[in-house]
Amino acid sequence: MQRPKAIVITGPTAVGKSNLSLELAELFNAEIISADSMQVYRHMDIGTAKPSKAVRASIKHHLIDVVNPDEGYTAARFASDAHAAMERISSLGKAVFIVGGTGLYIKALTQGLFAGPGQDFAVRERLLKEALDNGAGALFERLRDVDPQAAAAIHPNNLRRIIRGLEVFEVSGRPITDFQREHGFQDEPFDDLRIALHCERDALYEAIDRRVDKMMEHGLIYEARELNATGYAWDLKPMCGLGYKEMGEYLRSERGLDEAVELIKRNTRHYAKRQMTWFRKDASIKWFTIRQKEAIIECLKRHLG
RNA sequence: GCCCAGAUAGCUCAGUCGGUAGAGCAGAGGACUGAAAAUCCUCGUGUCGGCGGUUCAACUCCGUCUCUGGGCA
Repeated sequence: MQRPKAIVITGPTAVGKSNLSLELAELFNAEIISADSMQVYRHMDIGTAKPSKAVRASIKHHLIDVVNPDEGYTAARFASDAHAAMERISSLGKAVFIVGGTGLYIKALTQGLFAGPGQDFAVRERLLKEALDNGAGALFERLRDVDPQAAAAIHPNNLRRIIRGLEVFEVSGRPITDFQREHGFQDEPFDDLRIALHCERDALYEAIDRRVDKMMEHGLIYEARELNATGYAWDLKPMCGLGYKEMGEYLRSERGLDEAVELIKRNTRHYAKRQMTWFRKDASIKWFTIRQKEAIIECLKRHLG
């Protein structure tokens, strides 16, 4: 049986993925699956640059507004939700576009995740407390005892990944590197074409600055304040996302408005750079600039055949 | 015009009681298997404002000029 086809459109934030994919989706009669770890949260619209209601009315978008900001969401959940969405889209005879900048989500969907234990909140909390009490070094040494390979690959300062390694071991009794080796990102559920947009660094950074200014004009402050007033605490994961974190600091009078806006821009630039590092490593990605629309269309035609 | 204080990495600044210099930020590169807009790692040669002088040796001391603050006229 032939694997279902899919088109992945990715690239750094603010490079122009959304606009391009809307045009293409119309052309190819596609529905869009958003691969964005922040757009899954309801009520967070401005800061996540969510496509508008009008846009979503003309092209169907999936995996936007699926949980509240105080609910957890993970790459695994994304992969499973996206699979379900893909089946629905395919059953309509439409093409599937996966559009977004969250590299891990795209990888989880297109190459799978190992079938080991997921997150265990109680274990994490306990390990974190241990790190606070005895220092991260103690946890790192424990990881070295139970999973030397993981310890060799994880930097002693990277507490989050140390905890994840120990979590997998405690829950399953097996080292995380076992699962990783067995799995090796070898799932290939789809016949997917991956394209990414890039542009000159200076131009990208200018686009980021402009986008942040626009978010401010659209009322990012009020959106952040409203979220917090509704009962979503500032330390919730999505409330620590780009833009919301800095607005929180401003609203709590921890820094001035101009400074907060500059920080959003800077942190977003850092994020875009990390995205580039991630995508560059994926050799299967075909790179284009936004101007190469015709070439991209040709590429999609060939793949969707 | 006079007096004082500065002039060192893209920015803010530290420093050398004379042996050609280093932090933070910015920037660049990288890692990444259920928090990923997260988390973490690596990378610092720059006429030490210009020109003279003293010295084996000056970014460091002296003179002078230029510029920038501040003060006095």
